[in-house]
Amino acid sequence: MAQRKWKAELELFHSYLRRNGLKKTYQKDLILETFLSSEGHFSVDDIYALVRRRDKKVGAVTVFRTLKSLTACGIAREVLLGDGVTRFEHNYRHPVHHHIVCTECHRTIEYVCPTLDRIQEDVIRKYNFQPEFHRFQTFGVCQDCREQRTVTRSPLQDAERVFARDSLRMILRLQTRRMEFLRDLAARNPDPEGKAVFEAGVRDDGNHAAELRRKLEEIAAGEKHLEDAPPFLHFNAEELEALIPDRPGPERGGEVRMDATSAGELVRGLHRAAAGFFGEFAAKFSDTEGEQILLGFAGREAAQAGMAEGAAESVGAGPRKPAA
Amino acid sequence: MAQRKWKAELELFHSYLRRNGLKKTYQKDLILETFLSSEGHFSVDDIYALVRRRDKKVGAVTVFRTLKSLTACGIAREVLLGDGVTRFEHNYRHPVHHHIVCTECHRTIEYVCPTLDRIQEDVIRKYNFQPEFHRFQTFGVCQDCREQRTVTRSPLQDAERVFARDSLRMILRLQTRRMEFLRDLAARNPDPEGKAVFEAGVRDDGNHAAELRRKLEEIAAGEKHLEDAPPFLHFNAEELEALIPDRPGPERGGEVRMDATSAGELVRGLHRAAAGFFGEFAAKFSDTEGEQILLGFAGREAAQAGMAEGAAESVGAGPRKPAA
DNA sequence: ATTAATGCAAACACTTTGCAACTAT
DNA sequence: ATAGTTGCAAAGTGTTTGCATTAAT
Repeated sequence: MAQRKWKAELELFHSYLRRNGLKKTYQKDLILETFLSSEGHFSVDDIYALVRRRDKKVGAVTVFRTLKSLTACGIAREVLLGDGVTRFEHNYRHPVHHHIVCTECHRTIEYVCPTLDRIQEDVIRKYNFQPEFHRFQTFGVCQDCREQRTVTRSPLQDAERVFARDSLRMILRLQTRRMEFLRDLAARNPDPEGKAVFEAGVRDDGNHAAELRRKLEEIAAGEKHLEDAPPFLHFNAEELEALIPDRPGPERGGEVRMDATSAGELVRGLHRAAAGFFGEFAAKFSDTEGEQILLGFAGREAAQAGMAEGAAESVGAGPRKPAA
Repeated sequence: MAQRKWKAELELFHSYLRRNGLKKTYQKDLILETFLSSEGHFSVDDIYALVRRRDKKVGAVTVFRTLKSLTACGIAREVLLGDGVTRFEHNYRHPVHHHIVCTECHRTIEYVCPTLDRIQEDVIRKYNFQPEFHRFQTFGVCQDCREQRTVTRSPLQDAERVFARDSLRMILRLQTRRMEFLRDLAARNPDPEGKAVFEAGVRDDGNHAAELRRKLEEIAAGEKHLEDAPPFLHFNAEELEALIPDRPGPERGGEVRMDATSAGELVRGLHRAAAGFFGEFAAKFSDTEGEQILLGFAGREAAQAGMAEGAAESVGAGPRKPAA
């Protein structure tokens, strides 16, 4: 039943085994499947216990060794929370994240924050240090424990889905802001052709926003209460805001005459900025559903900016060739 | 010979023992002194080896137990770098910091970055989580190892002194910028009394800057090559820049007429901003030499802004009472 | 028929505790 | 005299290895 769902992971594991002259065994596959079907942070013993529920004959050492292999081939990742136990979490198509750990109930929250990472990278660079991996962990007491609530919340949402949700929300936020901006420009533009360009922009963003909302519902359909899941992706609202320029024109609220050409140029500029930002932003989350969403949006924006295919990532250097 | 230097720590330890009905022994003091005289991250075995050089009869378990006590009373802090060994570092008058660890030579760089911490705190707050401590560690390869250099650099500078140095440098940077700003205003002010106010501000900052430079030399005198030591404190240059307003007046470079009253108000505003910023900034580094320096500056700025004593910390809420 | 995998037990590397002799208060 | 301390040995952790047996290629 599971083979369908984790086809990619199984293939990755098997190809790793083949590449290293190792043998594909029933135990290894069983352990891989057990690992994949458990969301969260699990010790060797945790997985061992789960595996034993399916087959009593499998040994703990095999679980240990298989988890090491899974780590080596990129399916798993080791998590050290400082309690002397090595735990494993999903790594394949799962963005690198930070941890918040409750010292009372041991519930663990995962999050990503590109702004945080960027500042950290800036510091690292000052020491001419080549970073390989990092460990950002915050320990404390969660709200439930502080309020003596014994709520055993659902173990952990599927981070991948929550990430997809947050990516979509982030894009929607930009589009909403941009629509406001364009709507305002359209209203203030006495030039009918220029006005039409802005209105087209509003319509276009509106259509796409509707599409994204559909996608959001689609994702939420798979997991109940996804809407209520705490955020996983933390983006900097100001950076997003910076993609929308300040209102042009001498006075806010007054008329701003723009002909079709300059209006078109302005709209393309907006798309170009978004394409650059989202392209770069997505790069941090390679091989995840969230990256697909962010990159997809960046590509769409690049196209609307009249940029060449694949130019989203190289916005800093300008488009490589004129649009086809 | 050592008793003089670590008087405060010894006292703290002894009062901790007294408070908890524990006994002061020769071994405990020996271990404490050994710990204090070694700068860096040390395992129980490391300290044990050092203690044995002074007295062969002390046992490893006593070292282990004493280090636990030192941690409990705030003299030491446990550091877990994920290699299964618990190490100890100085905690007393030593700011909480992050680690950068070279996976090749195991050299460890320490740094503080209030901007990084603030963003992290912002994220934590979104989860209604009460943080207690955190672990920010970056692993990778240092420049020396990448370039195959086998330079065994000096084990570790005294972070406390480097922190003091960086605090002074940060203040000097603000003062230098502010002097430029005031000098420019003075030059552009046709009003003689207003000009005099700005010039007084320049002189004052110049005098204080000279004083800080003397202090910097004084600190550097204790430790050779302190000037070359890598930074410990990373501050956000933009935040510092924001303490100096944009040039007033209709056009840059043109004349800006300000009488003594408004010039004085402007200068006081600069001091007020600096007092607020440095007061808040210092709060993160309680009980360190760096905090003293930063707080001292904040207090001085508050006085010059005509603020009440102790108002530096409560700038957001405005001065509590008029200047005496 | 190779060659690696398995799973048991046993070794490891630390950390932590039990306990009889000792020592500070 | 009365705790707490010391330092030995010994017990716990969780992780990792050795090895005869078993299974995949």
